[in-house]
Amino acid sequence: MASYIALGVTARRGPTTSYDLKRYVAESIGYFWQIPHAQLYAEPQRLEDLGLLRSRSEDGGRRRRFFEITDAGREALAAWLADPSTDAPELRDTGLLKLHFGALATPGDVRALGERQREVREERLQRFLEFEAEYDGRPGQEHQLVTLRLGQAYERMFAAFWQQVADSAEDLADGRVASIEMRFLTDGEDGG
Amino acid sequence: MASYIALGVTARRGPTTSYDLKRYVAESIGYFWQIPHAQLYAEPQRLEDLGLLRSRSEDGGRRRRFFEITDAGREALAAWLADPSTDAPELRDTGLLKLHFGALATPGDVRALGERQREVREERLQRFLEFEAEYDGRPGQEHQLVTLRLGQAYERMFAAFWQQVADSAEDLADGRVASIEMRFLTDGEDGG
DNA sequence: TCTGCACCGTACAAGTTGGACGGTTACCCC
DNA sequence: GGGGTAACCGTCCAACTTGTACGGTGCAGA
Repeated sequence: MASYIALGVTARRGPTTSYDLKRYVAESIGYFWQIPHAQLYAEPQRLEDLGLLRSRSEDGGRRRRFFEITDAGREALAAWLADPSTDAPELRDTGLLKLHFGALATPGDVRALGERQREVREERLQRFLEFEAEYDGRPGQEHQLVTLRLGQAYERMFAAFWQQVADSAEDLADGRVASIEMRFLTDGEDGG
Repeated sequence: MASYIALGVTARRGPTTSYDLKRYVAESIGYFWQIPHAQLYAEPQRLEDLGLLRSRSEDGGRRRRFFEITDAGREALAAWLADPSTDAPELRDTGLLKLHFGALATPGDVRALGERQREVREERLQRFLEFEAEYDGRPGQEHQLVTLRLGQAYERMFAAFWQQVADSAEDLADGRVASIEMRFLTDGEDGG
């Protein structure tokens, strides 16, 4: 997957170093697809060997190595984008893990967990709102913006969920699950 | 993290084999925390060395190895559950990655992506609704149920989001992002 | 001039992964 | 009761991934 990130970013930005990729990932893609930076040095090399990228290095100074996409690279990228199927989406959330085992914890633990997680989610939401404020509105960024909006809705939903958990920690411990109204449930048409 | 899963599951189920852990993870925890099965064989061993689990093996037949939690294990688990802080939650969603690069794709690609992803999310939602139907209502499972309800809301939100994406693929390509109403936004009090 | 920090890349030990394998028991159909 | 197959149970290990440590460059400010 790191390969398509390298292809996609070079396709949009032109000449790009691995370091650029690393920063780009850190402030955008990283929110829904993490990559260790070592991969962002190894992958472009591999892609160059496959003829999907080409590179040129600076002679002096920092000897930076810029990668550009080739026509073959554009084709590979387009083919990938044209395929709507994907690997199963994954989640890794230690908070949910702790909640899952909530019956082994005290209600106080669960309340504290809910409150802390709500804070975390609200901080993330705040960051995402700032990202939107920084959005420069240049054409061609609409898809990123939509993704960002999803992120905002996402964090809002989790924040509301965790608030509910904190509020109902005692009820849960007493077996009253029905009292959780699940206000955070989405707005859309009900049923699947 | 695999260690706390091993501790938590043995604490709740009593004697448990690694194979049991594997199945338990596959049908519940795995939805928000994946573990390769090899870890579920290696970790309990490590925990036994630390004195947090103890094991006994069958003499004959399948020579299954059952793990049980020790008092020290319970303490370690309780300490973990009492700590509301967690690592940053992570997401891995190839669909969002493709959407992020939507400007490099055709509107038709984006529409197909949206439709396919909506299907995927709706299948998952369906599965989660079935899980709830199978829920046996024994006391002590309230926290699992709440987690499951979050999962349902989660899938519903994504399904609605992807539907919107499919519906507005053309608009996005023409730079009209405002037309996306984001109906999927959550219901709660507005603002952070 | 010096100091610190952001920039840029590489190397590699340690850990993780998943797939292949090998055996056991239960069940079903003949 | 014989044969086949599928689920059960565990181990092994080669290939890959990961993070961290390191080493250097250029720029800006004290």
